[in-house]
Amino acid sequence: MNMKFTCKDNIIIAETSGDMSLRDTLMCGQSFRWREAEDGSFTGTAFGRTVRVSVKGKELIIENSTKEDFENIWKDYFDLEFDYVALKEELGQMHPVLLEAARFAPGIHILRQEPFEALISFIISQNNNIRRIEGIVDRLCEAFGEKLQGGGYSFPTAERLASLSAEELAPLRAGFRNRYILDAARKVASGEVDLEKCRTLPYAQARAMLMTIVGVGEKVADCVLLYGLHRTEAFPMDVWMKRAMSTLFPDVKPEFFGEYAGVAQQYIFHYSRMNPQLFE
DNA sequence: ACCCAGGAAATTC
DNA sequence: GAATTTCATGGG
Repeated sequence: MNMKFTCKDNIIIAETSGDMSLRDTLMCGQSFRWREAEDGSFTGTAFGRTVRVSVKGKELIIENSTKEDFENIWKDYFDLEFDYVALKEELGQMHPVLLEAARFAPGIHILRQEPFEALISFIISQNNNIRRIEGIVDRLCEAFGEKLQGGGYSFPTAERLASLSAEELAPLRAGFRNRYILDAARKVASGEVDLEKCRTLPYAQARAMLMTIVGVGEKVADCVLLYGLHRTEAFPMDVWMKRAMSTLFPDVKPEFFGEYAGVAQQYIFHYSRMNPQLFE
């Protein structure tokens, strides 16, 4: 499949299927690095590039991107080539509540984030709230990432973080997670944990490798697999998902949703979090 | 003061 | 092994 797009003055205009929503995709708890402006555009950083993105009709507009960056980074990052319309049709037929959840935020795409960023971000996410996670990730990038053209900061490398001490992480105010961040950075930097290998390893083995990191349990490992390595069979089970599964999907197991269970998870997670009255 | 937040480790039974 | 407690920090 070949995406149609134009590039002029470092502004990309890409033709989408028309179902994608940046708000659904960027504000549904996958990434902690995007901020919405008054005009509905989003500014954020990934793979060492800061861009502003917006949607107008069927057009996705990316400012501050070259043609090469679009082809090498953003087309994949936003998962623009996957047929979500067909998948929603398929998932919707599996369960009426899943149909409801997918219709609530039909514009969700699963981002293909930097694996190391997903690892550190979701380590930080444990027993934490989204507002504070965003603050900690911001401070992490400002302190240890590189300042980029466009105003943002890159996500720090594993090597950079591996060189730090717990005291040097104190200003992040990540609390007990500091030593988890360091253990993750050191194991990735040394190659003891090979994130790229987790892309192709059997799911159970990839998950087990991630869980050798102190501070990475089943849920965080599944988030890294889904959001960082696009392993769509992963089905992160946080408190919201446990509530949702027991009350909205009694007797349904994640495997029931199949190869794209992770996408179903994202519809259900967002739907649940935006409709807490379902669980009163 | 108390409770909770996209959990996981440490401890206890 | 399964259940409970603890772990920093910030906001309601």
